[in-house]
Order: sequence, then structure tokens, then C-alpha cells
Amino acid sequence: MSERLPAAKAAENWDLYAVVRSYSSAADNTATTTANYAQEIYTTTDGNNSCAENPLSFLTTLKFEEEDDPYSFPNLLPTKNDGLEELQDSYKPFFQIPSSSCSVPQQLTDDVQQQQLTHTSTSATFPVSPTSSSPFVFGENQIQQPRHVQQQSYHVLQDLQRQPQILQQHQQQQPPVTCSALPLRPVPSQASRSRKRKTPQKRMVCHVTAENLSADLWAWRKYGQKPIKGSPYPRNYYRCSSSKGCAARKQVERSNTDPNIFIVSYTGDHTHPRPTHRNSLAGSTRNKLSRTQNPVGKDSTPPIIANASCSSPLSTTCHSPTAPPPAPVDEEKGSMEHSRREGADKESEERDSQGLAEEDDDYLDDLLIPNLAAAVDEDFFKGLKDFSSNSASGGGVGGC
DNA sequence: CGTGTTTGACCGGCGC
DNA sequence: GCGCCGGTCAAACACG
Ligand SMILES: [Zn+2]
Repeated sequence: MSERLPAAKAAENWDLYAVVRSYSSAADNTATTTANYAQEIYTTTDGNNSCAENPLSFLTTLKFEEEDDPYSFPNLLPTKNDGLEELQDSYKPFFQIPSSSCSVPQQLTDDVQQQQLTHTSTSATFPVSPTSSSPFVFGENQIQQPRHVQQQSYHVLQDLQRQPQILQQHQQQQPPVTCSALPLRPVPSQASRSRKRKTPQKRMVCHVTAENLSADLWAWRKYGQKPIKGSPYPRNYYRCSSSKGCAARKQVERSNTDPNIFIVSYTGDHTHPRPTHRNSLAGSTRNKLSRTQNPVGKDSTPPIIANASCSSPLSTTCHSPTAPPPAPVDEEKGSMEHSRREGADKESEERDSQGLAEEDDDYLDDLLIPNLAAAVDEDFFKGLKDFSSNSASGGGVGGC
């Protein structure tokens, strides 16, 4: 522990620029950002979670599945049919809507519900900030959902451990996003320094599309990356960088069944309101030397500049238009290169798969860079702040 | 200089 | 008890 070999500044390839803090306040309703973020479910074991961190600041056409997960809140996960209710709940924290009591408009619920039932592919509308034109209004009129997103096929759920019927239904519809509360691997709860134990904890698992991956408004700092046994893609670990004591963490990994889908898991709660701006961009933009030698598909990956760095309110310009997912890189590609990283322990096979993962990571990186700037309005945040300070308990921001 | 990424090592749970 | 594996730490490095 004392000394480690200079991490060979290799920086070879990879570049997940995980800083996600983005949202440059800007705001323009016309934002073409894809707000289809997915949602989740709260898996809880200890009732310590007062507020859930919802990185997803928005979600439009989201479908979400639930399964019988042992850790779910009774009220959150009433029944499969009522899943939306829960979803609704989930929205609260996620959107931190400054509205009274921070409750999600029933409208939304209905909306979503309808989608599920009628297979309507419309986006949900969030009457958010009462203050002004809330950027968080998702509707076809507000946000243009990228076609490719809608068209993409989401077999996502396949990699889920279990799939509720609903999911299958969704598959047919090919929802842009899917959220589920998978009692996947237990997550270390008492996040303290020590490598905590694996105790089932609240864990929100979302399946998001590449585009949506950037919808996370929180600031995350990557602190680790590891190859996962069953998946050719490595898992990236992020922790909230907004506050030192914040225990919120996030895991991002690409679905091994559908490269276009990313499985994002959130755990822990934020102990602070959502950041409104990043303190510094330093270190957040490394897309130069590191990627200079991307061997694999990176060549085509446009160097993305870290999110918020976009000086322009409309991040659309700064953030690369979410390049299309790395061509269906098949596992084969992997062998191309994989010389370093996580293999630290002793994974050999995994490394192989890492190869392709890299490229995807790069991509992932891009994705992590929120381009929703346009979607967020400072006004909104102001109101949010206000809200949090006032009703701190509601369950939104101040909740923590 | 502060913030963020990279990455090998370490830790601890879990299955055998 | 041992090894595997996922998750975290932290030094080194990059960048603005
Ligand atoms: Zn936080």
C-alpha cells in the first residue's frame, strides 16, 4: 500500500470521463437532449435511506420493471401493476421537483402507465418548477427524442437476472430505457473507508441507452474500474464528488447482451442538494494523450470534452452528439488489445473481453458526459434550492 | 493548486 | 480454509 508502481501513465486508451456534473445551466427548452433516462427502484434493507439520490434527472419514456425483489419497499413496490406508483416516488428524488411536497404529478404516472399499457411512445411531462419554464418538461414538444433511440432495440432486459413479464412486453416495444430494481449483487452499505461488507442495500438499477446515460446531473468521480466476470465489459465505479461525505455511488457497466444499453446502478444517498455547477473542470478533460493511441475503435470516437466545460449553454455543441454506439463490437474484437488495467488481480479471460470494452468505455465516457445542459435551467435549480431549504424533508433534495 | 482519472493493490464476503 | 470476485483505496498523473 505504501507505494505503487507509477501507474504507467499509460492512460492508454480508455477514457471514461466520468465527470458528469454537467448541466450547464443553460437552458433551452429546445434542448434536444435525450432525456430518456431510466428509473429505478429502491432496494432497501436498512431504513437508513432517507432520500434516494436520483441522478436521473429526467426520464421520458421509461419503462421500468420490477421484480420481486426482497429489498423493496412495500409501499414502493406494491405490485407489478402498481409499479408506476413506485416509479412516481422515485421521481421525487430524482427530479427533486420543487413543487409542493415534491410529489410527482399524477399525470406522469398516468402517462407512463399508459405507455406501458398502450405502448404509446410518448414522453412524460413533468410540470416541474413552478417558477418558470421548467426545463424538466419532457414531452415530445419539449424534447426531441432521438430517433435512433426509439428505434434501437433494447434487449436489455435479457441480461437481467429475472425478467418480469412486463419486461418482455417492453422488449417488444423497445423502450429507450428500462429501470429495474435488481437485487443484483449486494452493495456495501456503510460506505466508510473500510472495504465494507456486502450487505444488501438500496440499489437502483437502471438500464439506459447511451444517450440517456448522460442525463445524470450529479457530479461523479470515477474511483475504480473492474472487469466483471460474466460480462465482457468492465464496470466503472463512480462516487459523488459534490460532497466529501456523500456516500452516493454509481456503477456503470454496459450490458453484455446489448452494447447499446448501459446498466447503471445507484447506491447510497446524497447528503446534499444537487450541485448547480462544477467547481473545476480540471482533470476532467483528458481526451488528448490518453486517447491518442486508442487502438481499437476509438479512432472514430470523437474526443469529448468534459461536460460542464461547455461554455455554451447549449451543451449540444460541446458535447459530442453522443456518437452512435460503437458498432456492435462483438466479443471478438476484444482480443485486439488489452494490456493493462484492472487485471491487477488475476483475471485473464476477462482481460480478453476488456479489449472491446475499452472502446465501449470510451464511448461510455462520452455518454457520461451529460449534455442535458440545455435541459436544466438555473432558474430551476434556484427554485430547487429554495425548495430544499424550505421543505427539507419532503424527500427531495433537502431530504438528505 | 484543485479536481478528476487511471490503475494496481488491498479488503472482505461468499462459495466450495 | 482457500480461492474467487466484486468493491474500494490511494498514489501517480493529467488538465485547466
Ligand atoms: Zn452526493
